[in-house]
Amino acid sequence: MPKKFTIVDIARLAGVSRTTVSRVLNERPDVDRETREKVLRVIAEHGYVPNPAAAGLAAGRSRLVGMVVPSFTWPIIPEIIRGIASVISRTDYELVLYSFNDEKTTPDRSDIINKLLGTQLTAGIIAVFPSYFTEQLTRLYQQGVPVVAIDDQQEQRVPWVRVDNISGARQATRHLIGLGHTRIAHIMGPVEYLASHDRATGYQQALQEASITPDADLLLPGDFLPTSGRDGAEQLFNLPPEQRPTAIFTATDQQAYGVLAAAEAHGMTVPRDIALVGFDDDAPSAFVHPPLTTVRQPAFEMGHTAIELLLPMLDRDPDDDSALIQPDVPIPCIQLPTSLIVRASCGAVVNEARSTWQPADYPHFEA
Amino acid sequence: MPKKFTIVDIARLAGVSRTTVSRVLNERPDVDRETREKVLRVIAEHGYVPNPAAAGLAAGRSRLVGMVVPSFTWPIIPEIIRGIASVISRTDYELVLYSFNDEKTTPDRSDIINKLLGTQLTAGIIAVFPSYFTEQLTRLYQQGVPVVAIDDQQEQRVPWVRVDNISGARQATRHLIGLGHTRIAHIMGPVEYLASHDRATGYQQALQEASITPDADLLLPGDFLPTSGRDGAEQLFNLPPEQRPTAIFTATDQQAYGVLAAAEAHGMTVPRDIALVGFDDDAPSAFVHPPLTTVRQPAFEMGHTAIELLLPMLDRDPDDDSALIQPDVPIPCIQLPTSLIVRASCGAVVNEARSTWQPADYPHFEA
DNA sequence: TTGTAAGCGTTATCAG
DNA sequence: CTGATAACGCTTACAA
Repeated sequence: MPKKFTIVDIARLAGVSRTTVSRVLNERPDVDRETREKVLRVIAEHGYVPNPAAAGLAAGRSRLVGMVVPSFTWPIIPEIIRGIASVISRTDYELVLYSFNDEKTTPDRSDIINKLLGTQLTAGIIAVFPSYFTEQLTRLYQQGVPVVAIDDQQEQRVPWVRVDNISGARQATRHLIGLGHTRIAHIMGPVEYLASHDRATGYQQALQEASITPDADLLLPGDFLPTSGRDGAEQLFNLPPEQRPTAIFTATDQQAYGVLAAAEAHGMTVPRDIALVGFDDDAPSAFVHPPLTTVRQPAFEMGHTAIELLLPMLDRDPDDDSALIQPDVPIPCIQLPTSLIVRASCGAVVNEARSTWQPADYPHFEA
Repeated sequence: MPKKFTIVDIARLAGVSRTTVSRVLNERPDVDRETREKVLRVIAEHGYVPNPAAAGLAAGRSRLVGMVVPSFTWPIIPEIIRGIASVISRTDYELVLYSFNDEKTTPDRSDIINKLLGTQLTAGIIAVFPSYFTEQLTRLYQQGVPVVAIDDQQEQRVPWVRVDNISGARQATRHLIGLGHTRIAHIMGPVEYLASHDRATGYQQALQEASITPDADLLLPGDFLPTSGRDGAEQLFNLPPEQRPTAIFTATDQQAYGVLAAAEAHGMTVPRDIALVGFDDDAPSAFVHPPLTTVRQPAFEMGHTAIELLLPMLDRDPDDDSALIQPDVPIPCIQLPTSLIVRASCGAVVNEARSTWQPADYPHFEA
């Protein structure tokens, strides 16, 4: 195991002081061209890579960005990570994953944030669906810690990126109403998340607009996952005929898949017997049968945008005592648009249902 | 912004030396009960959290595990991460993600490994589908860096976890043969990955066993993603009738979704007109229409196993000069079993196709 | 433009 | 069982 090179070795080999090497490393302008080149040559020659722990300790900063995510079972999370990764890989920063595994057994969710907080491991934090942590995040941000929240934030007290879940859900529900449905059910996401409530709110708003009296039997709890869609659908299908819905709007596509399964089990045909609209536009939604009408949520772009928001906060001069929060400068909060992707499951007539699913939506797919 | 507490502050507050505080922090046995409790009390009181950068620097170790992943577009990756996260969150280690974004534009893939290598940022590495890096990983491991590879490794030169892709593919193909098919096509994964070749090999072995002459027209290139499945299927469907396959085995479920789309576009019914088997058992596969017969790959467990393999290498005494590699101790290489999940797409008669998809397979799903 | 020297917050060695 | 003190590898005033 070869002895590790340190900055001192390089300095000696290049015949300069370690200070000079450090200057070269940090791309300071005040180094003579020739000196710089000589140092760079020695560095390359020996494959020297500075120790980030030491650098961070000395400079009082870090090159790590923490990402706090809830359940990995939600397909939107990997997409968000991809969005972040696509940007961060072009910087000096690395991404550290903190997933509080969603299992009920997890004792103390706030521990995670404390870990991030106290420890100066990370220079900044991106938190996905952080409703649990809103208070902590706000406090952190006020203390000057760079923080960006993804979805699930309402007030503009920390920078965030999200979609307008209310209007997306409203649009989906309106679409069903426009198709003639009046008995429309909604299977919700987990109560802990704002997004769940927002989607339910959008649903209810659309009903109100159309003067449809909400029926409590048609609003079901759920958890974003397929089984909750299946269970909810079962429950709805077992309602007395006149109370049964003619359409279901689920809080996620995953739940819609569960509805699809339940419908098949009951010998029902979508959309003939029951119309269906999801939310998210996960990749498989174009391939399920029938192809799923859904509200597209630009997850990749959300990740992308979040890290773009965070980066400037990280790079700002640490001596600069001007806080992150300044009375005149508003906190950056970006709302990305959703879009209704109409396929076959809602019963609308579409020429070529699958044509709405384009490789362009998924940058990594080959054309 | 409150001044950060350091170990010295705690020492002063507790009326002990910083050495003692350090001992308490590291759970050394040689501290008096009372002293320990006093120190712990002060720590808790002030919410002190040690600085990992400093600790790492001083001790010459790190609490970071690097994970190198290729494309996030493959659904198996998040599952693997989940498996890792479920274990690592119970340790002192954190997970750092290095995704070499699969885009063709990525200039230098080996840079990523160098980054991991030279930098002593991470204490160990888990590399997924690391065929690109096999040589580098081997060298690293030989130099004493804890490394575990996931899938895509053949020789036992670094510890790895994988499934037996060959036998999985063979089993899938045999199943189709058993159903009476003789013209069976295979749409491959990317040529860069060993898994792609292994699956093709298993496919070919099954054909040979059954004395079916392989037809080069029925072996198509692909890239694991839906569009390559769709394109491959198109190509197959456009073959002259007598050359056309009656069954398709795709290297991934994703590709199978593409085949499903192409079949529908061509007015063909699966499995009546064309039988279909995938590989991976992604969650949506139970919900596509018809439900997809596939080879289940235990991705969660692979991640889980990989980190379990890595952890002991990390925790081993750094002074212990006994290398990771010892002539008498074999390198741990674990092969996990695949299993054929028979649903409807292959044309086998199944009572309740969906019953094979159990919440138990996906630990995070509610029962 | 370059070098000297003092930290950064922790662990490790070695006395007591 | 406890406490000085010297590292760890790098950055950064401050000098030259």
